[in-house]
Amino acid sequence: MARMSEPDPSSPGQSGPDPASGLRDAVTAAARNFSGDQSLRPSLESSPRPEMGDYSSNAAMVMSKSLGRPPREVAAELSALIEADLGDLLDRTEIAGPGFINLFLADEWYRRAITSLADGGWKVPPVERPERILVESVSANPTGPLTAASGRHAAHGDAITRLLRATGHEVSTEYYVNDGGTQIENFAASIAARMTGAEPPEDGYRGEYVSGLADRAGAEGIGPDELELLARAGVGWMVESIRASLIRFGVEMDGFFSERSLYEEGLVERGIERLREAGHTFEQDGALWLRTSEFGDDKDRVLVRSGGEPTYFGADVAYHADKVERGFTRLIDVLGADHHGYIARMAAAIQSMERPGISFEVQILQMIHLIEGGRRTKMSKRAGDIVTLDELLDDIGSDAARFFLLQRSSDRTMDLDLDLARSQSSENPVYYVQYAHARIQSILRKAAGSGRECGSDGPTRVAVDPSEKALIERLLDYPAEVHEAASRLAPHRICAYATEVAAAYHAFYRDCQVIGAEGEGLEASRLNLCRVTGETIKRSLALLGISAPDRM
RNA sequence: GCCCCCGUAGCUCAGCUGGAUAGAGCGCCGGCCUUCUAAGCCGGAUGUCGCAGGUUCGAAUCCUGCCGGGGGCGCCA
Repeated sequence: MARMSEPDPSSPGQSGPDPASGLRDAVTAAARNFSGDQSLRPSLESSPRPEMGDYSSNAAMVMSKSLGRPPREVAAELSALIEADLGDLLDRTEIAGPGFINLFLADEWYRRAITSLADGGWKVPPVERPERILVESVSANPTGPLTAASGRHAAHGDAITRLLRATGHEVSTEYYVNDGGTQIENFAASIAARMTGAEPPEDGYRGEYVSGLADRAGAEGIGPDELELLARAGVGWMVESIRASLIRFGVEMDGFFSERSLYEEGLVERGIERLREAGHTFEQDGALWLRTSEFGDDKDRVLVRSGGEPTYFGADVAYHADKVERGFTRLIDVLGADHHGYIARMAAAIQSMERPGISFEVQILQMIHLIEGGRRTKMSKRAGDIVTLDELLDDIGSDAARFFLLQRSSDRTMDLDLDLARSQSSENPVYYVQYAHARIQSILRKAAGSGRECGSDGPTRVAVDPSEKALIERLLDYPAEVHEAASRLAPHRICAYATEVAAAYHAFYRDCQVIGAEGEGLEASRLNLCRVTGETIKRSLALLGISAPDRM
């Protein structure tokens, strides 16, 4: 069951008491006063079943041990305090099970909740200490188009960025372009081979796009023997096309950071020199090593090869040092599962920079398997046997792709059945959520067309329907859900939340007539509820980079 | 050998900083459009939460050990 908003000093409603925080405050205050423990944070959640009331708290159970009293006995006294505090907003309380306090709220509480939501009660309060965060994601080699797997990285990196921004952080996003090293030489050689009608080298790139690059190189007058030029131009074209794919997917990177530029601007040298000065390096066998084992890595790592050339790791250390130089205090790298062995050494490298207050975390995204024709598609960029992000978007569209790629926990490998994604596109869960939004907009259009009041709602005497209660409870969860998803870097929670809101709305739609609802102020109140629901769905989807169509 | 992720309904997966009778989607069976969008709703069937111990008033959730699946352990990137 979703949690209600935590009390937050920065979110007092302008227009009277906010029912949600009022409820939580009442329970928390009662628990703290009764136990004398000011750090107590009792739970307050929507009850799993109607007979268990509207909200439930474990307050009595968490303090019974320290008080040395049976939980149900404590619960009885606690509920008296809560009842006194909430007055008419509370119908009654019940003690249930091992000592839960079940709260049965008055209709008035729900009516006020709608008003509060409409007045901005949905707003997500900013975190107490906003951070300057750099999210690095995708960073796929610029030797080929983005794959569907890269799509998971792009969607995830983008969604956590939106979540962190929504909770008040300052976030920049970057794509690290590995435009140096032997892979680029192979890439250039592959283009050159295609220009002369030859097969690419053994460890070269064989995708069709390489022939396209060869044609383009020819058209621009680059010769097959000008490998350096081919490398630069080829990478440039690939980055251009990668950026286009990302934008098509709704992902706009704040920057593309070139590995090569690290060398050209002397940053690699500088970064490594700094580590050397800090005394965390040593020379052995002609190579320069970083003592990452002093900071938790299982062995030391080479920064500069015996031939004098920095390793990939050396350059990446310099890149991360540069991130710190630019003032970011929290670095988040979104990496593939195959890079998990890399975490310890980079974490160690950052510690060896001796810059306190810098946090570094790696989000490992597990692999994604594309299933086609009942078997896994190969995902080798070199062989060119890949499903590209563009092809995925052609198949199922950006919204569905986003939802599919985000709805699973990131630390889980996922099977994405392309045949299924295509054939069931109209059964896709994202349409379920979007449809609720479209339905709402349809009602609001109709209401506006007949000049009905959608805004201010007069108090009504009509009983609040159970489906309205359930919907309101979900809507009140929004700020807490966003904070939870952001702090755990878990956008899949928002997928689940959006689905819950949509389900609650569909049930409300079934049970409650909106336009023409009889009873004083009832229609206006329900129109208000529709409006707030639509906005909540739209905001939730926006956090995932998914659109909320007005018509379907 | 060491490290990381996973094991929950027929399938794909939520839930896992401990709470009441473990959930969703898809699939399956049966119902609902003369009123606001049926891309919807309602009802039904299906579970040793991998196994075994432990901690706790209470374990899918925390600890330990196994079993099974996947990934990683370069002076590659």
